[in-house]
Amino acid sequence: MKLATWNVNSLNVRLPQVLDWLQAQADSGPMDVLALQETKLTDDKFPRPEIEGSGHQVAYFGQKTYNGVALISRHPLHDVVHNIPGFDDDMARVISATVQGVRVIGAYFPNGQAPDSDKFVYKMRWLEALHSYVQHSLQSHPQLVLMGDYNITWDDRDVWDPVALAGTIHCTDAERAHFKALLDLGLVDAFRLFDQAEKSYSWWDYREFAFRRNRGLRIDHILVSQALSGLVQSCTIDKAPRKNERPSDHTPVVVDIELPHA
DNA sequence: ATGCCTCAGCTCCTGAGA
Repeated sequence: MKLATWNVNSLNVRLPQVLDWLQAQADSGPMDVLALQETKLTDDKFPRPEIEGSGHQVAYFGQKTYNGVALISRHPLHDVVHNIPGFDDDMARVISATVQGVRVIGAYFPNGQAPDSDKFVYKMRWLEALHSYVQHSLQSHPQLVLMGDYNITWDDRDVWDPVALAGTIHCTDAERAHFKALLDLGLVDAFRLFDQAEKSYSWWDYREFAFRRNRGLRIDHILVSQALSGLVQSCTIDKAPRKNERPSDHTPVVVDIELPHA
């Protein structure tokens, strides 16, 4: 089962790239589930016909201008849940569904802006709620994947200049403590199960030729539950879409999991 | 230096992203 996460920074702009990318995956085994973030579309504007026309099913949950998430799948999406139950939120950040027995949670974590901001306080509250939600979900779904734009770097390897960026947004101890709390639930960072090139990132600023100079962050992650961790065959960052014309500032992260029954 | 890009929107500037 191949799954991927991609913050597209406007699906309105990036839909052709998403469809092309899904098509291109077919060579190496088709994508089973793709989680999108920052679709920036209300549900009435979601390009459902185009996605269904490409042979996929889709669940989505969005809003105008900001946020918005979707799950694109080659298989039926069961028990779709929007956002975090019990956590009152006016932002569309999380979408969950069960695909072939695997609970898939696609999430757009809050940015947080700056460690001393109100948005950071919201980020902390949201992370607390997400932790409870994942903990609860694991009880009924031991096979679980939590993937998306975490807006958190796990350690210095995920940061192009860890000295200059120490303690800044995405790199604070407080954010990383929440990341660790997710790992403490038994979740595993699929990317670090394998040897990876140094300076592997999933996001580069649009400014100052950051991609060309590889000044990036690894903030898009795929965490898999303990029950799945031994079945992961590979986890890679696909930098190709970042080289497109009008690219998203994020690029996809892909995981391949060998399910015994699928 | 809070801008450098990019996107959306009550669009020719502003807010937000990360």
